[in-house]
Amino acid sequence: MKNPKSKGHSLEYPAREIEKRWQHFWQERRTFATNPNPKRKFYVLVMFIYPSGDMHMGHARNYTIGDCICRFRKMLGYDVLHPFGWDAFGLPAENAAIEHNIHPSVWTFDSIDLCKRNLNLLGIAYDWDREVTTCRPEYYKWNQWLFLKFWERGLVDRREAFVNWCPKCQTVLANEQVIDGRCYRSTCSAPIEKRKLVQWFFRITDYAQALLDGLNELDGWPENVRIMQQNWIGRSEGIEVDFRLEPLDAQTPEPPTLLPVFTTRPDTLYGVTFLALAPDAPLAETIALGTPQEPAVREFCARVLVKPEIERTAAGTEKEGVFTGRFATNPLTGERVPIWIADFVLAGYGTGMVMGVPGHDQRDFEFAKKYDIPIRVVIAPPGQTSLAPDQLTAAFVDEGIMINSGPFNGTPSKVGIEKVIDHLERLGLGRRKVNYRLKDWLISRQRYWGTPIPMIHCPKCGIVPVPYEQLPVLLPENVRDYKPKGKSVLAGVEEFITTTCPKCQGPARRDPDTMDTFVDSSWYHLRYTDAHNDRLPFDKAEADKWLPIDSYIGGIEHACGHLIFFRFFTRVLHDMGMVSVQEPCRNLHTQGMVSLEGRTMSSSKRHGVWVGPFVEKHGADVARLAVLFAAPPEKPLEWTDDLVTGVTRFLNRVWRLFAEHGSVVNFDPPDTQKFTGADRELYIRLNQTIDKVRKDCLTLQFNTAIAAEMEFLNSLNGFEDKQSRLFGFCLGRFIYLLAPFAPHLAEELWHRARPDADSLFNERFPECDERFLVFDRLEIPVQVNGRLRGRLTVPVGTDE
RNA sequence: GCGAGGAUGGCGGAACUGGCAGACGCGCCAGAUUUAGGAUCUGGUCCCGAAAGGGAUGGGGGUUCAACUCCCCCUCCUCGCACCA
Repeated sequence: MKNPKSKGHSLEYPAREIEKRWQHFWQERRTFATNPNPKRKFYVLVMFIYPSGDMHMGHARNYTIGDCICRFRKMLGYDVLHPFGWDAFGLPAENAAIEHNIHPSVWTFDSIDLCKRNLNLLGIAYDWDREVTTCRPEYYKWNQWLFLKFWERGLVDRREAFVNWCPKCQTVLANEQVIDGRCYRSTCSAPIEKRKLVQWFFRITDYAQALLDGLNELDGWPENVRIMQQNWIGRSEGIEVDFRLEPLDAQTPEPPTLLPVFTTRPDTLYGVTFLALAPDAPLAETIALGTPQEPAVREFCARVLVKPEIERTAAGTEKEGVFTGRFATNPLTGERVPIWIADFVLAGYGTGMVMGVPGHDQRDFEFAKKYDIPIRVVIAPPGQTSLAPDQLTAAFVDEGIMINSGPFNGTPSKVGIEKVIDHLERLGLGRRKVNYRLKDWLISRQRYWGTPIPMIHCPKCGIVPVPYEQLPVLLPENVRDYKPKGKSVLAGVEEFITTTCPKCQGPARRDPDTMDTFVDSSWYHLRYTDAHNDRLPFDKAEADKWLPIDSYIGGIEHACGHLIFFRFFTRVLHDMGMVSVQEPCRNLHTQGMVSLEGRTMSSSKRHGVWVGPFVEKHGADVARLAVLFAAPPEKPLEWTDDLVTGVTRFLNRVWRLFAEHGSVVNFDPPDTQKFTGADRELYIRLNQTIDKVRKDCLTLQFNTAIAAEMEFLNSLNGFEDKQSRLFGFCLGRFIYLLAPFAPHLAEELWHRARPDADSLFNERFPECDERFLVFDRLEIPVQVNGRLRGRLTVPVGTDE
């Protein structure tokens, strides 16, 4: 034993010394280099990191889980791809840079260095040859390339729309980045405002149905993530019914204007007593022109639209509206109904206008009560023939029988829905419609630190894409003032903005916006398969070797953001013929947050237990075991020092056991013929442990795998004949069992037993000896009437 | 409101297709060793009971020889969506 620090009787395991040695060894031998021609591939991916500060135990947990899978699979004989990279563009890095008053790139690369040191301290086995860094032109060039391809396929839109505006970050945000009406960035959280701006969008809604259908294939994903995505996409079926706008002035007839209205309840069409328009719908600006209500409507819209979105749209807020002075005709009944503007109507869903059925919709009911709009009952509860409108305290929203509905009277409402749709379609008064809640993905940002959008605005030719051969459009580095001012930062950088039109060669201007950072992360899983390609984002053959991802680990907070976006990208790339899979990832594992004193660890908030100091003090294997042993990976985890105590003792006990008995370690299967009773028992326990660890590692239940190893260690310590061949064999096997979790210690023990051997991770994980997996006698409890009456010891295999 | 998941010792958590509830670890108690320890080792540790025995997996019912596990009702907690017509 080399210099065991002995304080009193204890041997303290010299973690840092051992860890450095084997980290160098793996690096020199390229132990974890990817096999470029995998026979049995396994792609394990952890979500890459925003390098915006130090790395805490939450990160350590994520990357340790991935590393554990990588090492285990490698020992099962798989060719593993386990890459890592840096999600280096985006608001967080930029804001942090502004705060520290240095260039975002300096700050970002400093952070990358720091994070990389931490990952190496932990001994995470990445293939650094495939590292990607999204803020490098070699990477973001392909963002631009893909943007242009999307443009060619009609998947890019530029349009004016009410968009989410973060007043603090001074930029627009995607819907997925607005959480509870606030900016998604934890250090910002400013209330989001609506602004009407011209922006770039990816038409992800074109893929709404495909993304929904694809969820059915993802049986390796947690159910809750699939349901969250399903709700986010939010498919609903119904009909668009054309109401007719009544001319303002009967004397001067105008061409009839149709007001399409989406509903899932056409069975209640006879109960419509008003129409309601969203205050931010385009029609709201013109509908009241020339009516006596015009000033009131203008005042109402102005007042409502300045309110923050959360306030205006939160369920439960009192509904408000204003009559427009106009009327429309119900196409089914010919009835005349007033048109209102109402704050509860969403401009962005359906047609921005809804039919009001106070009798059978709770929102409409509340609105009608407030403004004295008539309530009409057209669905009777099952078994009843009527319902008095003035008796109602709430809308009747359940299924029932249609009444007061002309020819449809007596029809069950469920049947009525189909009948009314058919009827309206036949008469050309409406058409079946499927609506989605998913919105197009707003990808333009008015910030500096991102991929420039490769588009040029020419006064003559309009919008012209940058030709492929001119890519990348480089992000200018000599920017002095990249602080946000409410318009695009790059708009103020003349030498960047000024260019010539690729079509007419006349003077033109570049688009000043940059891309959402989630564009970068939507295809990085493909770039890893061919990280140095300078002709294409990746080669199809290379991508097909590795995709789909076999095991993807990351936080659940990405359920309705990144995890939809990267599915979308993969599908588009599939449709472009660039990759064979339609779904990027077979198995998803969401990792629980790590908290400290009740608050989630966070780099930006400087709250956490930091990897660097922790590893220096306790060692990497302790850090790894602590996060793996504390709880199953998907569960949230509260960090405490007690967590560290247990696993430290475990490793020390392992260390001492080998220090005393390392000389008997061997790898030759024992002669089972010569077993004593105690031998047999120990050998069975070994095989049970191997079996348990194998199974648990396949299902990522690392906490119970480690518990099983602790149990086995207890058995070893309690075994009498520590000089025996069998005991030595168990020690040998124990080294293998330890390998995925405490790789440094395992490698050290391996080389002490086999000084000239190659890495332990080129060895095969042990298989259990099926003949010795169960004890041959089994104690069976016998219960009669719930009382334990006796125990029966029977040989295994005895039937009932 | 809708949707999903959960509730097991002082704590984190185990328990296969129903089969000895509380593995493993922390903490705690006792003992050993040590000049000493916050090191290490041994034993103990769900509750009531001296014991025999009995009671315990949020609460109440049910199915079963047998229920943390399956069925029904209730309470509470966490997460997601939140006026989507």
